[in-house]
Amino acid sequence: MGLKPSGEMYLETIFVLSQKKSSVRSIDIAEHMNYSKPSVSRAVGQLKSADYIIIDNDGYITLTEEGLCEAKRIYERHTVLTKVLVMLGIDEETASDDACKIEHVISDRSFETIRKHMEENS
Amino acid sequence: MGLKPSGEMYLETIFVLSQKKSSVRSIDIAEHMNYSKPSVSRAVGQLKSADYIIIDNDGYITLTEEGLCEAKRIYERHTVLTKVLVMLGIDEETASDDACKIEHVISDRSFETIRKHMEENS
DNA sequence: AAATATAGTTAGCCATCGCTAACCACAAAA
DNA sequence: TTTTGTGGTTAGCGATGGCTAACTATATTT
Repeated sequence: MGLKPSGEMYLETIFVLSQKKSSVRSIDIAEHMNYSKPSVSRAVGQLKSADYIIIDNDGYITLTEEGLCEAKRIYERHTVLTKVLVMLGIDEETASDDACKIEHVISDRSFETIRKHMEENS
Repeated sequence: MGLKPSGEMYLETIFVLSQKKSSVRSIDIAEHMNYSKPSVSRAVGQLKSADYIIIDNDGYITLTEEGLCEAKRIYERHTVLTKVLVMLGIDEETASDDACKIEHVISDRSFETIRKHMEENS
């Protein structure tokens, strides 16, 4: 099976944390997402089984090529959708929150169209 | 508890069917949404318990004032969001499908802003 | 009257995805 | 050395929201 919304959120979080911190562990994800350790433990296990991430013996998490690709895909959706909403006059926080929900449900076709419009009108 | 995404979809469907047919039963909802009868039966029972709909002795379903209000709210989101996407160049079907997902997750604030923009640029 | 079709319900399965309680392993501090 | 703190896992709960199987109760045919 493919990625579910929750899996996408975890990958995106790992990606974002990787850019801020030199290393990412489950506990970092839990704190950032404000989820319990067991919730993260299970999700991370699933992402590992599906080869989206690698976990070394010390618990440090790295995105695989596939995982990085998906993470970037979702992250781009997040940033572009947030920008669109902000451009329409919505405050940053609301825009980011809404983008976070929309990014998981919008079709490729609609997103690409929106992205192109953004590029033209910026 | 308030309405969940699935409850919103059922109310919207009842509203749409009410405008096409003189009466709406569970079976009509099931056919329109392509869901099984038991799925609809349970959902309809919950909407009834929450006073969003009334079911008469023959199984005919009517929206209460509250139910109609919510149904219209979601339906407006659907139509406006669809229009926006179509305006951007997305085909009707994709636009409607995406609107259907976005309508349940977008904040009031973002939607109102988008709605105003639509009114101005039409 | 007997068979069939239609509408709905009940019981219960399953996936997703949060949670707590309780545990293990290990490292650092008292 | 015993205690405490940190990171992670296991087991299992609960809500949401689909599903099938199997049943009921009416209608409508045959």
